[in-house]
Amino acid sequence: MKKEPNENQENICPLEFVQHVIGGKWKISILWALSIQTRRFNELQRLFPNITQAMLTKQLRELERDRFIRRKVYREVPPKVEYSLTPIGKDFFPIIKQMYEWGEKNYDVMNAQKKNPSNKRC
Amino acid sequence: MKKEPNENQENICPLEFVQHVIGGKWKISILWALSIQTRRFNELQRLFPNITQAMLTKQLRELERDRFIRRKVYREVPPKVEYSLTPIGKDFFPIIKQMYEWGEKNYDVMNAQKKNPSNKRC
DNA sequence: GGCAATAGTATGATTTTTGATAGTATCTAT
DNA sequence: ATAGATACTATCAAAAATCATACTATTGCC
Repeated sequence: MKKEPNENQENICPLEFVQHVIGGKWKISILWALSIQTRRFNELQRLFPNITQAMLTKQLRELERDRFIRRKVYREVPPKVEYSLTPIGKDFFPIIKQMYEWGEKNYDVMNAQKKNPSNKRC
Repeated sequence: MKKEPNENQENICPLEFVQHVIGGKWKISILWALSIQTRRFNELQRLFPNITQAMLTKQLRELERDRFIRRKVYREVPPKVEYSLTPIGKDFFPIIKQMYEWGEKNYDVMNAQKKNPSNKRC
């Protein structure tokens, strides 16, 4: 039998839920990108050149399933699909923003104490 | 060569940093538990009966490395080690709290639209 | 029909994360 | 010297996430 984490710790469950829906390597970045503006599939690929097409599709499908984003297909040539945030997705944005700000503030602090600060990528 | 996600998207980098330091299945829950009070190793094990000892140790070491928590050893018998939040860890807490609140608010909303609401665990 | 452009799917391999289990270290009271 | 309590550490296995690559679908225009 596969165990669930934490089955008798009710007060932590909402956190597990959040981790479940925004887990993975790309979802937060995708939500961030969509919070700035509606984007096409291609555009997201260009923004994240290191995500594979299959993975991008998978993440978008999951975000759609969890009602963070909306997928709108235009029956045109060439094909066009637009992704945008739903109200639930927008409601989540303040959290991402806070994470961004915390990250910005603490990235340098943490790296300043390491040997080779030139490793900095951003 | 292993690619890094997103190497030319500077404005998303702080988010990647945050994901890196709080990623994994247990860190947020551990931080939540420590935000309530300082805890001993044993206590954390009891709180999260489904995390293995090895994994708990690993997560605690990483949180310590990233300066979220402080590890204090008491030279006593039986051995006693206490874990508590550092200022950086405390600074992160509002984010966790917001995640908790968002999760609480949206868990039901999402599950209400599924077939079997009795699956609810919390 | 054939091509070009966008947005995917499918499949199998590789990497990363997590788990299970057993063993170690420390100290003290008996 | 041994046992008992806490806090680990080591090793290998299993599961999950991600990747690389190739293939498919849709549509309008030539």
